[in-house]
Amino acid sequence: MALRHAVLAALLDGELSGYQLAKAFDVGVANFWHALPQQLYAELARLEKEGLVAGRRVVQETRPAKRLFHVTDAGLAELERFAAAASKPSFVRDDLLVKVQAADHVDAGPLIRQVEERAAVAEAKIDLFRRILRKMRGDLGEEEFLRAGRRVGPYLTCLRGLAFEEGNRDWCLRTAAILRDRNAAVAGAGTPAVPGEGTAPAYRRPEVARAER
Amino acid sequence: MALRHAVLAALLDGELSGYQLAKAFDVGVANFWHALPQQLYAELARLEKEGLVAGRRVVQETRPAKRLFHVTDAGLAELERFAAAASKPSFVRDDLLVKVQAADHVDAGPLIRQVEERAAVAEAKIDLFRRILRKMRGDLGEEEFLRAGRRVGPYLTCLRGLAFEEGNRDWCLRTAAILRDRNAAVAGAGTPAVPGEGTAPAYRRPEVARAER
DNA sequence: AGGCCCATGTAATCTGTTACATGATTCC
DNA sequence: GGAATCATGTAACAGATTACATGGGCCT
Repeated sequence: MALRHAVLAALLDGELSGYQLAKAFDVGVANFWHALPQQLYAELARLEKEGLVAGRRVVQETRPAKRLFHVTDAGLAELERFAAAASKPSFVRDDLLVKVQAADHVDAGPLIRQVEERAAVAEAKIDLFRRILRKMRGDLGEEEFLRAGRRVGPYLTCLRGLAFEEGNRDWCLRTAAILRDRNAAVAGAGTPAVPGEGTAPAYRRPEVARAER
Repeated sequence: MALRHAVLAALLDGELSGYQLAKAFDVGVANFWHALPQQLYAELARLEKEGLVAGRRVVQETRPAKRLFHVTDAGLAELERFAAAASKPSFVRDDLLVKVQAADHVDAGPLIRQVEERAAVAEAKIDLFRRILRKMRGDLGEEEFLRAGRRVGPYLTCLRGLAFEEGNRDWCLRTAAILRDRNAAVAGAGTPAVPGEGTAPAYRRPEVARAER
């Protein structure tokens, strides 16, 4: 039940509409939580019914009317309670890692392409996060901002996002290079250059290694 | 629907029982996918019904009987298909990041403790992953293993896990240090040493900053 | 005697995703 | 003229979590 708290946390920096929240929680930007627009509209409705957020209708000239939400005192208290309670451990769930786990038994070509694609996505996010960080700290240096700036929470989570994507990019590039090398080696030799090979168990077929590109 | 493929990928290295799978997919160990035991038993049942895995019953003397599963040809084909299809992007969902996002509006004490706790957990995982990597590569150096070893998939995903937890630990330690500093500064001064403060918007209460320890 | 490990599940609930729906405005 | 942006949802389905159930053996 952390989506509600993620929403509360996102609204701490000012009023936002469901639509604006949805943009902030999008995969491409979200550095502390991801959610789809439908979830956010639903969660906002629940939060409002429970009095943890309140919305005010804003009519616009050219655009459709929207509702801007802010955190109430009760909402802040709820966030406080959440922050003090134990966190559940975070876990890994990534398609791409599953594919790499199976790398030795699967066509290398498409996999390499996907790993490289992921590296590019990570690179884009790195750029984005760097820009966001620069904007948040303004004129101050990072050390100074983190020491004396007000509101460092979003900065800190963005730093985590940045480091994560850097790690992602580096790993993806290295992984792609390794898989390429191995693929080339197998394709180029009638006798595979693999020392110390053992017998595969009865239920296991030898690994495939086709794929060009 | 990637759990099924994660299971298939996990079974590539040999037969496993539901129970053994469950241990491999546990939060504390899983470096490429997490799932609960119940999910795995259910998924194994589905996979078996669809002919993607097959199990054989193994009776034990002292322990209850178990079923060891392996991937069938159809299962391998399905994994192949999955690996070639586009990956859905991975996203962030972490309680602790939500809390840090709200750090400026929330009691710092418990939060700092949780961030430090997470650093310790990360450190433990780092140790674990290092041991696993050493075991996988055996006598070979890393470069050599990655070039010529058979079965590098699990090694690569474990490398990602290692880097992720190192990033985690580093960020947690830095974050904890920063929050501590700021908390001490506020507690120690009647006048906060924050330059360039602005007026908070009408709907926003000034940030709290109690917490000792 | 109490607790943990092995070993396997069912059932109820909660959370998240996919598909669908609507409608005006601005940009290319 | 077509796509993207703004703006908000509903409904059906898939996936994940929580709670519960069972039972023998091993360790302290």
